[in-house]
Amino acid sequence: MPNTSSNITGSLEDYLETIYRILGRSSVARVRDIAEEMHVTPASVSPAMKRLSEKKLIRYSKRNYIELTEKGLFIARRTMTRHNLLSRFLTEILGISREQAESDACAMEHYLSENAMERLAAFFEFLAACPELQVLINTGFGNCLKNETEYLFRCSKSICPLMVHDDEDSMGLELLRLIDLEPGSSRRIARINAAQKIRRQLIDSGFIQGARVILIRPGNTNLPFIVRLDGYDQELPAAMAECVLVYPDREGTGEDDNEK
Amino acid sequence: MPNTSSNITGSLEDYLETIYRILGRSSVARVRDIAEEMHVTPASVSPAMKRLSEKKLIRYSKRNYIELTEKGLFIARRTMTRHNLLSRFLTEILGISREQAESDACAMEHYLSENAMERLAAFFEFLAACPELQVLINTGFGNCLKNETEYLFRCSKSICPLMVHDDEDSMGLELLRLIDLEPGSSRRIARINAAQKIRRQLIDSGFIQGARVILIRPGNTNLPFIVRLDGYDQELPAAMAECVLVYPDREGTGEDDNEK
DNA sequence: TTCATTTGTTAGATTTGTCTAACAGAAATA
DNA sequence: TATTTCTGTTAGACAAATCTAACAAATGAA
Repeated sequence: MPNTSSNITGSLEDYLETIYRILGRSSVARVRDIAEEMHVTPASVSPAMKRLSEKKLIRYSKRNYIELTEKGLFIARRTMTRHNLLSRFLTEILGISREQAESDACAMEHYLSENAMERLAAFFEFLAACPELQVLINTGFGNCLKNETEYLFRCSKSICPLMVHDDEDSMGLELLRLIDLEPGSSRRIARINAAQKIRRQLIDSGFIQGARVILIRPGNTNLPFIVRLDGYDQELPAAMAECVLVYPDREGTGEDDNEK
Repeated sequence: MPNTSSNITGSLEDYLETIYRILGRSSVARVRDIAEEMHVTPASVSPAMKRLSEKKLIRYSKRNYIELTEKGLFIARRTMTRHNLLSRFLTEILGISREQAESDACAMEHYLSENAMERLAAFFEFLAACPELQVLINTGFGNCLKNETEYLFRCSKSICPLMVHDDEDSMGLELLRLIDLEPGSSRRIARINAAQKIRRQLIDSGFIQGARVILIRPGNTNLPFIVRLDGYDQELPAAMAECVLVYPDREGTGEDDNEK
């Protein structure tokens, strides 16, 4: 399990981060506090402190208060920053709930590389400095996420990906339905036009924007469609298959290698 | 360590994903292939196959070919999709290298919640449908990332966060330098205006857009500044402190709780 | 001072996941 | 057929993390 650097495990990084957080609000960090904050027993904290101590990341003599060393402080801060960046991305850009974002960020924070971290930080700076981008993301994409029936914003060809659209127009003029293709045709997915349940099933199965699909065998209400994706043939009931919208051009717009 | 669902470990998810990938390109998956692809020894694969088998995620009789069950196939596909979404975000939006993105995505893929996954997918659909957003991200933000000296795009107040700007104008009119504040002032960070090395140090230390900082003690070339962030007082050499740009308004633009 | 409570440590078990080394079965080759 | 090579399994070791239960130290109260 690759960690971002300085070969320390995710768990130990969590301990450091927790100590940092505690020391940021109260003057001392005790085993008890750490155990509580991390939802583990004190019996788990003791050996962790020993491991951290061996690695010179904390100063700790038995039954005494816990202090971060320079190195420990650095790692703790960096981890915390990664956490904040991820959490903000999940809430502010993707619009997921605070709790969910915290939980996701907690688990992912140990694996974001220095490069990715720096660029994510740059993204927020850019976003903060660019009102146009803010409008597109908050008002445009954001309104989609809120699932508001009426949504105000619409840039030239943009339509809300989280809502089902029945009108021709909202198919973005040039989009086709996967099920209307000739058998054997290979196209790239533009969008999933389905309510949440079906949408999730399709996405879980790999039907995301940009992925290449081939219609292997058409179907109907009784006979499932067969669609190839990532080299795999999948059966799709008509109700699902008809929600997949693809680009009309035979060749995708990129140079991907999804084909098999 | 929270996993996204169906209590299976990240490691086992990786095995499933690998099996899926192998079966997508060749007709059989053998212990050897899996070991090679995952950079582990065959001796590690055997017990993993046993565990997967017990959980009914693969069909496997000793010394025989390996097949995914329905349930295993589902998890494998979902993991693969999460991987692809994360990898695309890292490369296409943040512009980090393919290899780095693969490695980051590999580690994070096990922890992206269903919600986040769906919304990330929606984000790509929205992006694909909205030319304005594409321009802002690819040409605007993207050009910054390429570190091109001349960069073409500039939306009203936006300036490249990854380049150092000396002119007054590029400070975005209303931005102040942290070091020019009165001692005791509390502001939010707008941007780090520094070349990569210092920029990274500051970001690692938590100086990201939106974070609240308090200038505790001013400094000079010989005396480091002291800045409070997350309840911690940090010493910052003048060379670093002067790169931190903050918003001028005393109250931040949000309702955060970074204060202490 | 003595005793109860809080706090922290240790011992021992368990799970997961990895490795090396030895071995076993199958396939390929001589 | 006999032997070598490839492939897969098992045994045994180890490390990281967690737990429960038992114990030890410190603190506070009576």
